[in-house]
Amino acid sequence: MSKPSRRSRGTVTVQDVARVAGVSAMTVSRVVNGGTNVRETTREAVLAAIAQLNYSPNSAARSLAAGDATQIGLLYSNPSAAYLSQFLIGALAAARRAGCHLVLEACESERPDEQAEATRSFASTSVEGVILPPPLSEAAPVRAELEAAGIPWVSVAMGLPPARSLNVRIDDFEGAAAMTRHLLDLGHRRIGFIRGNPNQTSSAERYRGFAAALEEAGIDVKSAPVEQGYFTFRSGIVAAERLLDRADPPTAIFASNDDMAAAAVGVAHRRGLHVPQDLSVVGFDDTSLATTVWPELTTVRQPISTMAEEALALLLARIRSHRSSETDKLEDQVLDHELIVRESSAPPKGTAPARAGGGRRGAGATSNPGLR
Amino acid sequence: MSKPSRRSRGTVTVQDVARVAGVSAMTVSRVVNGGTNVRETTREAVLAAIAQLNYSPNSAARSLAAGDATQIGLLYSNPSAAYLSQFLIGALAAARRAGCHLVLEACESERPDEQAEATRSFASTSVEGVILPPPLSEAAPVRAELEAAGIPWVSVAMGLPPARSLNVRIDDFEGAAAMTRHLLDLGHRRIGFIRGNPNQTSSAERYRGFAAALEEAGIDVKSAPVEQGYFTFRSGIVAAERLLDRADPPTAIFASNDDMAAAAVGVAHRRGLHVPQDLSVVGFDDTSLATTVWPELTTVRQPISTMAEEALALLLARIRSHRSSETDKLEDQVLDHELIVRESSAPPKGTAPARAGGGRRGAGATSNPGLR
DNA sequence: AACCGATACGCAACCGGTTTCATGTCGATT
DNA sequence: AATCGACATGAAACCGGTTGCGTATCGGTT
Repeated sequence: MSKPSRRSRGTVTVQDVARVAGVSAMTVSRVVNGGTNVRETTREAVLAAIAQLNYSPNSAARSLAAGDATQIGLLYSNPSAAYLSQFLIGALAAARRAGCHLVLEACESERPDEQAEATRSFASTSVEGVILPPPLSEAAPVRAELEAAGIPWVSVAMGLPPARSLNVRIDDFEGAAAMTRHLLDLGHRRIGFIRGNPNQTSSAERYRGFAAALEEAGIDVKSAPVEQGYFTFRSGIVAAERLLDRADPPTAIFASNDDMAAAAVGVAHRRGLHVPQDLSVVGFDDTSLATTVWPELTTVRQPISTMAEEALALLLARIRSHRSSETDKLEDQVLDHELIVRESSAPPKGTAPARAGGGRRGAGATSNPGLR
Repeated sequence: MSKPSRRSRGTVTVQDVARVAGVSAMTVSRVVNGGTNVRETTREAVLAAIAQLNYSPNSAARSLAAGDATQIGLLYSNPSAAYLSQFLIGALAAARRAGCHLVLEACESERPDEQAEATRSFASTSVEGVILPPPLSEAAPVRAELEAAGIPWVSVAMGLPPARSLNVRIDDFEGAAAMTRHLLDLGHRRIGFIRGNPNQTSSAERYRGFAAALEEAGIDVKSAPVEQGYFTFRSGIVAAERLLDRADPPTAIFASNDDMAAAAVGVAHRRGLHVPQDLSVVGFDDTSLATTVWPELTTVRQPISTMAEEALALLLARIRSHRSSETDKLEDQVLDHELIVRESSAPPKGTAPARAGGGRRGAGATSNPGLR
């Protein structure tokens, strides 16, 4: 109490807790962490002391001592802003729990050399692993650069991940199939489809799911109106225009993501079509855009935040196991998706003029699929 | 080289650099930081060693030793997703530079007790300061709770901050005035205005700016069509409908943010009005939504990322000065805004059938305002 | 030439936990 | 009853950088 010099910065330390609990700092540490090999009575004493002193461990000291101080890189491009914020929130929460720093790096460009450049900047920052949300998860230059630098990475939301890689995703095929069945159940037979950007495998998977469900219902896939989109709102406008310009326009449009679905709604409105009475429009991802527009979009939910958390956990496990030279099991984690039915989908117009329950018998066999 | 035990985790340390440079660790530290009192030749030697070894300081050790390990809280509500992601990116970058952790906490509710609860959870997490992006920057329960806990905070994007508080914002009044002048310059005389949520002072400031510019041009503010909005897309739809339902509808709509402007564009389209030929629509904030919709929105740019960085810096300065019990100067930082003219604004229909330059002489005096 | 303050730089302790390893205890085995 | 291993716990070194303070060096005075 005489000359606290620079110690006693006001924070309570393990030492304080140890003193109060009548044990050593070591034991406190054991209780706070795993908690193995500590007698129950001792544990309680320590816990009581912790509560009494309102102790919370200093994360800097912890990472320093444990050698955990990991920097995780997050290379982001410009996916829909809604997607990114969701993703960041999840990643940040997980990073804090794991006690590691998140290092962001933007990579808006699509030019291979610039992508490589952005990636290289990570190698020099002593980043120990990188998270790749879409669409960068499939950017070849990025992956090549990471491979060369020997930095592990985890890709998020790929449609069809290559073997021997870390992945977190949903089942795009099943998600798209479930959505298609939903539209079929409502009675739709001419369903227009807007594909996603071909530079992402999820686009192909979603289309495959759509096609499979159609086939399942005995509809010739070749007859289905399909237009190419690129996941952007703008591309959705063009695709939707083309779809509705057809001689025999669809009664429902299934866009490969919410941005394009929102665009389709806009196009429909501009043409005087009411959604969902005159045209059903459904999306994919359930970003905040889906509930922003009017009417709210029926869509397939992707647990974006959770996926980010999962991705970080996977990557961290990989890094730690690599350190202790364990055999790292390469994982491909598939999370549950969910069909979210909102206001933008309804039975097609001709089906049943009756107010309620119209069109229910459209496709009896495949009722309520994909919902758990 | 015999028994590295747990040392030599592969990272290069100050010691390594010191050895190579032929100095002590102390000197290396001095060079890396401020760099005071180091001879030029020595500094170069150290720098060379750093480059050669590709040394990068361990941030955990640094914060531990310097006692800087600061946890900064970020309490977010659901502003437009586009806003949040921009904000997070800026905050994260600044946090990393400053070597402090960002602790996120969601607070979606508008109920005072739940807001207070969310805030309290920070007090127990030993968060040393809190960043409050809108709309929480003005939430009374949050501020009261923070005040009670003695935790400093900085509010972002308030319209009219109270005295004695930390703030980062733009000049909403001037921004709105500049935008209004832009519309006046184009020749518009009946400009509809959609107000923002009254629970944020920026709403009032933006309206004031609008009114001032109108008055400046000799237009009676009372005659201007004004509708109440709440910053949400949904509220923008309602307000725009009302505006266009008027007997004497406006030739331009100035919405208090981009979300509502996007909604207004949608409404216009649904009514068969072309933007900007039949109706100009402009927004505020320049979130990514502004460039997502078609046509792209003329808007007032708010440097969101920079504001987040600035907010963190301000807060950190406050905390550090508080520690060393300096007199903390309370700051209210006003950043530059910028008028961004895109495709959604044009001269009103009747103005000039001529192809180019139509309506330019509408309001000669106030040409090109707000642009620097 | 002796003196002096300023400037350059190093030594050792320290930040707050964690790992390593040694020690003490106790019930179960032979 | 002596032995042994699993369990519980503590002492000391350590993680990598920084602060406090002491020493050496240098240029300029008188």
